[in-house]
Amino acid sequence: MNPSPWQPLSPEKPARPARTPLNRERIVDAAMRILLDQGYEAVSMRKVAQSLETGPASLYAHVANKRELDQLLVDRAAADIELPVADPARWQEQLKDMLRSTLEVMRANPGVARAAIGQVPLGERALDSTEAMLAILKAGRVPDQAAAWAIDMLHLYVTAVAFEESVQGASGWTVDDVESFVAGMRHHFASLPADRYPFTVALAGALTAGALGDERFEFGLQVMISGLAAMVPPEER
Amino acid sequence: MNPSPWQPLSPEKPARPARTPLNRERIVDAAMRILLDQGYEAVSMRKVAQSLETGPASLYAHVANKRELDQLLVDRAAADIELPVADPARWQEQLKDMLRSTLEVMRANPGVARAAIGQVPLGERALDSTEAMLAILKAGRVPDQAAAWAIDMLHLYVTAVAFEESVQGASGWTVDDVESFVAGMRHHFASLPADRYPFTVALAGALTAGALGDERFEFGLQVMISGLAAMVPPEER
DNA sequence: CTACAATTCGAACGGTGTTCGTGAACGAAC
DNA sequence: GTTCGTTCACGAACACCGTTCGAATTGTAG
Repeated sequence: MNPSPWQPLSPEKPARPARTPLNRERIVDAAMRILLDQGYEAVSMRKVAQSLETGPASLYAHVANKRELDQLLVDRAAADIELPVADPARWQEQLKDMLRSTLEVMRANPGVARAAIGQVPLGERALDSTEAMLAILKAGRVPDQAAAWAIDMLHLYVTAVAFEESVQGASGWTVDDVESFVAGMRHHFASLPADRYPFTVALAGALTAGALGDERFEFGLQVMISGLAAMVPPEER
Repeated sequence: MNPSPWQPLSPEKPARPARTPLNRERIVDAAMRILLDQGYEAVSMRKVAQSLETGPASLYAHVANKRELDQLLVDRAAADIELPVADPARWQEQLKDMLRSTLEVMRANPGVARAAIGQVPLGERALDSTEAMLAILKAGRVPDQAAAWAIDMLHLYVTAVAFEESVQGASGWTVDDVESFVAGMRHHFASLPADRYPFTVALAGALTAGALGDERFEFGLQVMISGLAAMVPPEER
């Protein structure tokens, strides 16, 4: 019945029961390692447990469910976002910098975007980021309600961009892979029937431009922040 | 061995082998019905097959995989988006209308957002929508590259908003449920340590406002489109 | 040393997407 | 009219998934 009956010699290490106690941190560590190595799809309760040399049931004493683990991963990554000290004279550039940093973090931890999308980030680190953004927006005299909704909008945008990137180049795409994918898409647009899709055909090049670098993202930042700046009461700027 | 051995009488209908031929359309129909009735989570190859009185393997002759089925669902829904005829004088309002219509469609088909997020929509119907948006943007004299990237940005935003809504009220949330959820979140923000999170605490109300109606979405539209309008060369407006 | 609460974790439940190989159905060729 | 070849339906299985239950094991307070 007993699967590991007895080990009469060398009693120092009876196989495995050295029992390094499990805790949230070790679990998130292990999950993060899998996320970085193998992408988000690979982060399952089973794989995390396995990499800690235990069974999936053991995790549930420390983490409510997979969703909570996802949130913990997001918050761990959010710790790396650079938080400037609000400066009224540079608020627009500071906001852009924060969002660039957020995208960088999500790119560096591929899969975090997939865990973050569609969830209001409520972890400690994520709240630090929200607080810093609010400070910058208020330094720029953006009205309260506009600032609050702007946070939501900007967060949604960055996450969606990162998510899109992480879906397309699921894992291990080279620059050449991306280029040939984009070339294929451009060709697809360009060879549509021009009578039904005149603009799409004419703009096939523009529609597929900037898939690699940051131009597209920068464009979004520029549009949103200039739109936001237009909401600052005129007498305050 | 044979589970349905023989039916000696009434040879007209031997149980089921009447063999209404399977095809893409019938599969998408069935999937759409499940999506509307039971939400996106319920759309599995097995359930779709079951509702067609067959096994999951049968679907793979007509649909490459679940991802492709998701795309087909998205395109089916995209057919309902209202497409205006571009009018230079009203381009901003027309663009907003299209995006409102898109959000409406995604709300009416809860779960479509989950299938659409992170995928460039390439179906026939989705392309009609892209073409119409391009027409409106060009009617508004938005430069080519800006128009192309704007499409991407706006699509990302609408989908992300719809996705967020579909995740939070997973299914069957009443207005009261949403309100108490929002109240809880507002309380959470408001009771954070005010020395570390001064802005978050002060703006707790604003941060949680507009979760129910369209104000938040309208805000995003307003910001993005006014930011976009700023990119029209001054001499052309 | 005992009792109790917390933690660990094997086993199982009920799902998932996808593949394989059998076999039936059907149009074309002889 | 019979055979052939191709297409398509589909039962069974594979390898997973998140989560729960209950028994065993531990650390700690009394």
